[in-house]
Amino acid sequence: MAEEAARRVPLSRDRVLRRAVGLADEAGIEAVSMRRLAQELGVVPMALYKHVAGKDELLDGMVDVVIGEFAPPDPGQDWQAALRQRLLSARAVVVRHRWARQAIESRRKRSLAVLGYMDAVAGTFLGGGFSADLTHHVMHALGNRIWGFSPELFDETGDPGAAPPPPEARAAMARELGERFPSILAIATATAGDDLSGVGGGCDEQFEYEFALDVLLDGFERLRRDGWSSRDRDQQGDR
Amino acid sequence: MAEEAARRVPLSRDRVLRRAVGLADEAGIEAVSMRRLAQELGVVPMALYKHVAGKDELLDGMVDVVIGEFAPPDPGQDWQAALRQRLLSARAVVVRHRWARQAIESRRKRSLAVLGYMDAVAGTFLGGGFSADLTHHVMHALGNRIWGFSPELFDETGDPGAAPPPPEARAAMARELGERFPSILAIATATAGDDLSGVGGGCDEQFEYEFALDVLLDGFERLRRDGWSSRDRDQQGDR
DNA sequence: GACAGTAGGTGTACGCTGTACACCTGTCAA
DNA sequence: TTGACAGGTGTACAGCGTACACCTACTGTC
Repeated sequence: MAEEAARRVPLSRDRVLRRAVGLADEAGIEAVSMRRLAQELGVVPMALYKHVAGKDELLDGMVDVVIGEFAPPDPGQDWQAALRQRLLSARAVVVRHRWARQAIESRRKRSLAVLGYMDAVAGTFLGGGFSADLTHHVMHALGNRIWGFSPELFDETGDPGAAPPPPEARAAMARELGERFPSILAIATATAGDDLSGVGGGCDEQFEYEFALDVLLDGFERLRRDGWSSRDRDQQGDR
Repeated sequence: MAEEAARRVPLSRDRVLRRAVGLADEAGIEAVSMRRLAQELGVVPMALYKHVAGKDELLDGMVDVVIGEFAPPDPGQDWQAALRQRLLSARAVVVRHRWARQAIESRRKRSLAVLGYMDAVAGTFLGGGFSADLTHHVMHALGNRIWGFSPELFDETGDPGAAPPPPEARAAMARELGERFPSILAIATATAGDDLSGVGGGCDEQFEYEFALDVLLDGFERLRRDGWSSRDRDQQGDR
């Protein structure tokens, strides 16, 4: 019978993590509570604690699952192409798991999987002729873009189920906004193609990600070529 | 008597927000609960709801208080100097309010104060000769650095009260780490001055912030000079 | 001066969270 | 056969945000 069949698939850390990831994919990260997750697995909440130490460790594990989906770049490319490929692969993964951004940002401790990934990224720079010193700083400069996402600058994650306001209402809102915030209006209309009714339409996140990435990678390459060293920092002045 | 004196200072949205900010400064953002905050104000939790709509609106207000402390740049500078000064001022503020990073990142809706600040930043670019189009993208590229902080790439926020492990233990940990993660070890030792015992010491966040900022600002200036436009994007190839 | 309206503080209650602790049960080794 | 133990259960607790009903003190109007 079904009950026995369910019994025959015992819980395991792996099964717990997989279901947690699936639940987050389906219902959002805020739906992932110990109780809800246990219910999904047909089990009492405390049963989970035999497989993960607690909620925090659960989230760590979920992040590790995500990182496990990152694909390494093809060999034989220069550092810039390799890094670009690696990060765009990471990006594809976090787009698939939209909750991952928040989960990654909330983690304080770096798991072995996280360290392994960072080691690979660092290795790409080092292998490309970057000094260890410069590698350190450029990785800081990449920041969360290492994980395949940019910070959300504008509010693009409004309730996806909500009906968008009609175009004329949008145009009115935009006009009102423009009186207070002319510069924001200027860039919003430029993005929307000079059409006031398209202002709230959100940005092309993929383009923004690649744009910023390329500005950074080009800047890094320039520093590498110039033999930049942090020991020069005093001679740089404060611009 | 004291009770009457307390009565004579009635609650107000301003007083609630100020105390919330103070509490977050002293005890961390996670200590700011409606119950705890009410207690600090000598009042019952539900009393707060007469002044802020809920926890979310409270956090919005706290972020607005922080933004209110950002200083505008001195006039008469070129765009790059003005922006640098503005962002470093923002940075000084969020260093003062260490919880602000998390609070800002958690907000979904942009308040008027937030929009006003973003408008000022955008205005600096526009005034510096950037097209509205390019301004949009460079602001995305700055991302959270607009708010004066970089993402935390390495784990620098370990329990500040915890005693650091002794140097020889650190060196042992570093050696073990190095076998698994040689590239990380390389950059860590470069940072710590080739001294294994200094590896876990954390980074100079201020330097990392300015480093990344300058890479970005220099890249932006180059794009501006070249007359970059997003319409060129197809001709750029995919590198 | 009487009275209604209201702004603002109170008390209770509900449903949700993570998880400590004691308990039971089925499986496997000796 | 027995005893250990891995793993699932049940109860309980402290904390959270907040809905709702209530009370109280002040304020403007007649």
